[in-house]
Amino acid sequence: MAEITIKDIARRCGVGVSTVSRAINNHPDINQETKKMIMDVIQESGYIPNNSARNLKRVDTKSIAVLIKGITNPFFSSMIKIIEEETQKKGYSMELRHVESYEDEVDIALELVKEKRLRGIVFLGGYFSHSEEKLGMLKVPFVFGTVGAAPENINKALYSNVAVDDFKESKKMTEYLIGLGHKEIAILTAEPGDISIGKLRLEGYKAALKEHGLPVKENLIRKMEEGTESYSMENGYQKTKELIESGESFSAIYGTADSLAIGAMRALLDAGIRIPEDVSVAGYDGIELGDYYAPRLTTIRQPVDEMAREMIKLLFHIISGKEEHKHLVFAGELLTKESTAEPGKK
Amino acid sequence: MAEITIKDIARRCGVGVSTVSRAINNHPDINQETKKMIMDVIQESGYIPNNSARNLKRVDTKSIAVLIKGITNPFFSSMIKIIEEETQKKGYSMELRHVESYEDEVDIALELVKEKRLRGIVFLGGYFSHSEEKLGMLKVPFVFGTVGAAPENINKALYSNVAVDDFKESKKMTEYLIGLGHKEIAILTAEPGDISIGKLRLEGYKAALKEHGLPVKENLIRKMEEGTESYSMENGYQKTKELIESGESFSAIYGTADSLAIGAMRALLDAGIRIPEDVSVAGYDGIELGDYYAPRLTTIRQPVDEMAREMIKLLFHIISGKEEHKHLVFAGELLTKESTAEPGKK
DNA sequence: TTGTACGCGTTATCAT
DNA sequence: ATGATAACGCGTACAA
Repeated sequence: MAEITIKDIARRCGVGVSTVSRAINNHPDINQETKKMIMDVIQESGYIPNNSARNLKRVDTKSIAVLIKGITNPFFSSMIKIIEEETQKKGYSMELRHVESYEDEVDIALELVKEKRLRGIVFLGGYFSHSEEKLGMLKVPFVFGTVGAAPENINKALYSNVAVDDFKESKKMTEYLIGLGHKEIAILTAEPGDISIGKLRLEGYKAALKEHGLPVKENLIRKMEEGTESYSMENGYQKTKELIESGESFSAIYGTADSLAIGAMRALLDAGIRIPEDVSVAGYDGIELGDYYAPRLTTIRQPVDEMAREMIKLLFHIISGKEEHKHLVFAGELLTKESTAEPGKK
Repeated sequence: MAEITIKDIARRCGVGVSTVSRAINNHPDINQETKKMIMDVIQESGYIPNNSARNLKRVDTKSIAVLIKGITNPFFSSMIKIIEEETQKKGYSMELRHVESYEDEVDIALELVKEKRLRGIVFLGGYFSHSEEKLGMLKVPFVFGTVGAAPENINKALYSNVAVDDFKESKKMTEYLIGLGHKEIAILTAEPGDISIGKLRLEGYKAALKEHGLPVKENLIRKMEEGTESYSMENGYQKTKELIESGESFSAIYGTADSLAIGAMRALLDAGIRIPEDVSVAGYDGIELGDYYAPRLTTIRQPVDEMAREMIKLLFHIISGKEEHKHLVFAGELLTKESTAEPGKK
């Protein structure tokens, strides 16, 4: 049961441990023949270097970590792919770590930096309600992605972020619906306590209504229950059902996430309400599924590829000291599909 | 920039390092007051123990790892939740690790065991085409989940697995469609080289046809392209489109994954084909989305909760030496929804 | 109850 | 090009 170590390999090869180490790590100062011999022995013995020991000793780990919160978020995977490509181009390695919703991503980042000697961090998702103090403890550069807007209480010189302007895009979507002629637009939004993208998207909606002289009816604003996973199809379904049963009049529903909008569509169909003839439905995010649903979902697409590319570029610039932290805002794209139409066709 | 270590804490507290260590690890032999004092200093100084060093020293890590292949697979998350609960009940900790599709889960397991001194491993997903040799190098017990059937070439005493019988369930679904009166049933299945669940589900389909005296038409068997992500909506869409354009006659499509079936439905709808009036569609897996799509998807649900519970129970039994490896088979559940009906209503 | 000292497996440094 | 050896940060046996 005794684990096989570098010493065992050295002994079996009749060389010193440092030579074995050099063979493993592609060190230049080593005879190609001895290297091959050592690698052969390693192969056949099934030796695997102990990563803990390596990390303990290593000083020059050219690596970064990507922390992802919210496995459900479907557009992270394409972002990751891009980040990984760019990271490898720089000769760095990338550690991917998923963060459960109950975990604190900054705590995990702190641990990871110690453990793996990282040079930088990318945060994807998460709700950005961290104390400046904790963030300050993170001694490596970090970049936030897909965070609606930077909270005012944190020193902007401490970090970078890349995002679409959730307020503006949400307003854009609402204005599109208004432009179609809708006057009673229901919205499905995050739980009451939300201070992140949920709030911003809701504010954008309200601003659009006000600017066009439409009343903001509290009864049309449906917030998710506290403690549930906000942006789920189930929530969208449930809240839409409640809305329908309330008897409140509306000609459009705007789900502040595509998943909510899909739940809403199912609820409408269950009630025998046609989309978009009776009620229009719009989402936000631009997930793949929206294009497969029947009807195809009108939504706001975030330019995830570009965003990912900028994030990683920014991170490496900061690591190399070329640049200060930045706060980039990208424009979303309104995708008009089959789920929205002019009202009053009924 | 110098990282703060346990020695610094010891110095600042005026105690020895072992006392600090005892404080951190809830060791019994320590004065509660000194412990509190130390913890306070740790808090304020922001000290974080170096995990690499800890793993290097520790012998008695009561922990297991869960390796997940295929982030896209939506029912893993509920399995993980259950596994985590049970693991904590046993006083163990659980390490969750996602495995990219190009990574080898056994290699990663090998590394992880060395690095973290794990006591057991759960493999979720993955395609189980590993060499017995490599598997033999894994010195801790492991359990495979959701693997259709164990390959014959591997010694069954080496591992456990928990699965539904993909062959049988797939046959069940096909027979259901036949029972409705369908005689020309198209199937969307994995890439040609698949030797895992894809193959089993295809075999189940063929067996059902043969038993009922129906011909197996190669033209109705649509395999995914090599090198793409097999079970994607996009693939389902594309292959169904090709099927329609081929002019081949069929009254039902059976997607061997719900995602494929959803892609198929979109393609049918795009072609102006009604579901289920013109063509019935069935899936496999029982993902949440199937119940939100319009029409709701007929599918085979895997009893993931029970399976997860059994997997972890099994693993701990084997760890404690109470039991030998086992190979459990669970029954799937046929969920008949709105996407299937008798043919010929057109 | 507490402190000292050793060693975990590896890499970096220095000598050869 | 290679080998001996000192760290890396921590847990723990043992001494106090």
